[in-house]
Amino acid sequence: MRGAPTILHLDMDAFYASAEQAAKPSLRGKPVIVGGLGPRGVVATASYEARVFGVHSAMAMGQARRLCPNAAFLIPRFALYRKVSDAVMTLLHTLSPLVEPLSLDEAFVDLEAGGTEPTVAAARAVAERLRTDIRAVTGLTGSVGLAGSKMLAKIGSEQAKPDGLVVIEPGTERDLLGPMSVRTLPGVGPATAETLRRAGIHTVAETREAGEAELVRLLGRAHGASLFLMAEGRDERPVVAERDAKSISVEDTFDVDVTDRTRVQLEIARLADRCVRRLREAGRSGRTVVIKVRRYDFSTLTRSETLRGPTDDPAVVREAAARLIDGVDTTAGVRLLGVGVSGLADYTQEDLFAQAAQAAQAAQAAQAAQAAEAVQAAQAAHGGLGDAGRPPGPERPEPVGEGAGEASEDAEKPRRWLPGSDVRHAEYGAGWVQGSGVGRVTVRFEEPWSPPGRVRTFPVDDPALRPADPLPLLRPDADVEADAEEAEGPDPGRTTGPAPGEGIGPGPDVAEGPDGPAPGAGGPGRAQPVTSRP
DNA sequence: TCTGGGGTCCTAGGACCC
DNA sequence: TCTGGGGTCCTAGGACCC
Repeated sequence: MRGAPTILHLDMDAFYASAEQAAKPSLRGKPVIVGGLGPRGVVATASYEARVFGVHSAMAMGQARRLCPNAAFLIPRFALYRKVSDAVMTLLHTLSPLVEPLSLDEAFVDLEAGGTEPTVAAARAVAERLRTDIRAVTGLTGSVGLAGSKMLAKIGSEQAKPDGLVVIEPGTERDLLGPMSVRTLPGVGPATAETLRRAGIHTVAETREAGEAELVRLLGRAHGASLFLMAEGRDERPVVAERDAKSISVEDTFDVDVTDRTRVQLEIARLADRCVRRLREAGRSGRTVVIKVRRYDFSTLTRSETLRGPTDDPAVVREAAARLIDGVDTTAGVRLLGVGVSGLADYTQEDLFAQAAQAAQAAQAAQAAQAAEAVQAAQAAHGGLGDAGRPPGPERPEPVGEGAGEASEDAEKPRRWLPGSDVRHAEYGAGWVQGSGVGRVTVRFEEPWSPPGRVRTFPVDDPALRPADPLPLLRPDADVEADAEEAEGPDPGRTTGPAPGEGIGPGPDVAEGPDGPAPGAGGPGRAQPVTSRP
């Protein structure tokens, strides 16, 4: 515990939903729900307008639709959120070298390590300026808690929501915590809360009155001891700058339970490949391969195998995963499969390492150009990532891309126009998919800095319509605007007017197409596979 | 329309070694 | 001879967090 509130916790307000509202002017002030849109999707984030209806994170999407049928339902656009997050984290790093990100939208900052004077006034001034800067740089709001410990800083930011700042002054912690629910304390979830409830413990005050010995008896050594400390307001956990990941995993929930054994094996192989791709992108390798199986009844099991040494070879991981799934009975049907790798080692691939060293030497050598060419030729001969180390054999079935697909890829594959995804039309410019179905796709043409735009409907295979990358939330500065315009090219057909009165909400406009109601945002939604492939 | 996806940490039992 | 303990690794499951 510190004598001054120099630990800062930042939590962006309804982050994904707010980013979507910033990007889509027609959705501002309206209920927006971001999450999986398939039959088994859940809510990732609901805007404050949607929370009024009782919608919250982790709720089944079906229930959210029942509670708030007129909301805009959008798939997450992580590329955008990551960009915004990077900008926010950059701001935090100007305050202190000690920044601990917890997720894309949350972080602790140790202000004292950044040289902020350890007083309430100084900390408060830093936090207020941070909130202003975040708004200026991202267009979004964040809430901040300041306290002498991580736990209380986080409780503070929760109390500050939305768009606020709360300082918990050292010395006031115990009184503040006493009457609060035990669920407020970090590490107390539904199971722990139930255990405590059966022991007659509901509040933080009752938790500390129970005493450490009793908590350890109820919850076990580590959990009981740490809970007792937290209940007393004692939390000495330091802010630690980002650590290396300890595991990497991927998983898919299927729209319909999978019973076919061959399909199960195929999906496991695909997941293994995806997992290795992520592993390699992170420049790591791993020694323990884990598979995860969630059955039709939601019971979940894992099987793992530890290899003799770390690997990033897709064939090795695929084969280990295949052996593991061999031992699992899936005849009754599985709803989810996953593959992960843990026991991660820092491990740059040998050949890449060697190539880098070669290239560096070559640059110094007299015949630099010639040598570099040779290295490049060698690289080309080695081929792409996914194929390294794979034994010769039949072509691997090409894993289908995830999500809405990147703009750069696949002109051939049938496009899936998922609600919320970015598009560009040759004539009408930038927009986003509002809904699709019965061979048509409905697009709203607007930009983050434009007034609410209007809706148009196209055939799903209209060649003038292409997937696009997310636009920044704020209009680029004047000095870069020239470049942006040049890159965009002329934009002849785009209407600049707001089309007053025209479709503020997504609901009514979706029915505009000649084919009648086009399901999608606000509608019942048609089978749009999100996590599984037919 | 019941319940996503990516993580972290802890516990507990058995194997194995000293 | 008394069963001896302790440490580490591996596996499986579970709670929790965002």
